[in-house]
Amino acid sequence: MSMTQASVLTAPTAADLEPIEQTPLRVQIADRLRRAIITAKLRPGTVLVETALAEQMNVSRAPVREAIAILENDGLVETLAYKGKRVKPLTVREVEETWSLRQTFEVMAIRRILERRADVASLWIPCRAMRDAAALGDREGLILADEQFHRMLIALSDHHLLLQSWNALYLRINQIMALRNRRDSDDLAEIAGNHPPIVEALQLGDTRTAVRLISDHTRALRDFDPASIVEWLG
Amino acid sequence: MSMTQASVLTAPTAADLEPIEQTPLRVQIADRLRRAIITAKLRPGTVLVETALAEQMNVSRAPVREAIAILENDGLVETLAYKGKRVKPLTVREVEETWSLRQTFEVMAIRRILERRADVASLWIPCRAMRDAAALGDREGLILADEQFHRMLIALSDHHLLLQSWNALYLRINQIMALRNRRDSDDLAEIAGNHPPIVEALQLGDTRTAVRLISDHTRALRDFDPASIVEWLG
DNA sequence: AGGAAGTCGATTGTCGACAATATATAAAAT
DNA sequence: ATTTTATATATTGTCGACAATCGACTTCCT
Repeated sequence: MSMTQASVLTAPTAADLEPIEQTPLRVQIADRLRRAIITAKLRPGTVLVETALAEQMNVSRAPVREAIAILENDGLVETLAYKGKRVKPLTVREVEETWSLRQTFEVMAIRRILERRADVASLWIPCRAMRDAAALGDREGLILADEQFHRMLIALSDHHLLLQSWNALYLRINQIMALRNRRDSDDLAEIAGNHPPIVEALQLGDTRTAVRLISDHTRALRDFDPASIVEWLG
Repeated sequence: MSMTQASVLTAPTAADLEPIEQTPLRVQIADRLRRAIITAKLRPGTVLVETALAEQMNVSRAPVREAIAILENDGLVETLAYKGKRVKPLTVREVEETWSLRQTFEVMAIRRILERRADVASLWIPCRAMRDAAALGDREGLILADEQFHRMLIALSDHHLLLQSWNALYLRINQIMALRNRRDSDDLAEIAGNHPPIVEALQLGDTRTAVRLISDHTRALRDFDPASIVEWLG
């Protein structure tokens, strides 16, 4: 084997040959289904039939089955033996609980960040993104930057398990947000403006203020009419 | 069909015919494996081979596979594509994080219980059980009653999602406790004695004291030498 | 007509076999 | 001797088929 060929392998020049994605089918399928669920393309209560999905995606039932199992772990799907599988219905109670748990998680993160005096300057990045998105009326972009802000906040607390739990919870938050009736009355600028004070309080080491702000923040977001979400109570 | 036969069906007399258990194989297998893991019969790092397990339990690979997927959801097992599956190794960090998250959960439960003025009298039951077990030197019984106490505490907060998260977390706590070196130096009576003050504080509506006690409690339990747990770091 | 038993269709549960992949080992070439 | 290539083996990934179960509908008997 000559050196030139070796160099090609280690440093492709012209046509950059990216590694082809080699994720298991079950993961690809799970990702697709998850995406469909948290964007409300598959609404709560929708029954999932393995054979139908398998045929639709042109694969066998096995990976579909495993994908559904993954979503079950995510808490997005439930299985009733010999009965069927369906997107887990949402109750008002679950929405409430999701938000209160989220609040607990974020308060925990805040406390840890302050205890360890972590550098939170990176939080300004999503803050700026939110401000810009709000200025452009880009609702989608604002939502994304908001998620990035909060995920970053959790990550800064340097607690793997917390981040993991938060991620799982945030799946449902995404779902709920996609489900709830769009209210253009939402003031994007106000949402964006809520975040910088949190970063400031963190940089000042003001635990009390930071906790209060994050609590108010999640509480405010919770007060979307839950009734609009629960039209499919089977 | 005569009436006598019908009556037999509705009201079995002598040989009480209980409903036969009809849980899917995957669940039975998952339960067994989970039990083996949280009792440290299967130690962290142990590789799980589907074919071997299937043969050993005299079933096909499919339900074994699904059972392992369930345990993966529980966070007890990890899968590396085309590499293998193994009981998730434990790091000191994970042990620390498990306990800190537990503390957060229990503090949240305490706060909710006090906010809603829930009746916590039922907590005296496991308290008594712990006292009795301690008196008899029954370490096993004390551990069980302790778990019952804490699960009951979470349940009293009336928060499904929290209870669910706590249950998942407690799996790992069981595993860790089974793994750590038994120290007979533990004062059973002291452990049992730690709990009644919590109930008293709750009944008095003393939030500050209750939170402090539960925090001390979980903190104390965390201080088992983590080094003894991490002898299998692959 | 009413109720029990049987039948049918749909869906999940389980199985055995084959394909794809990764690791380790051995062989071969320079 | 070292690196490359080939091979072997173990394990997971995927597939198609069959069995078990459920629900609704039909049929039959009284």
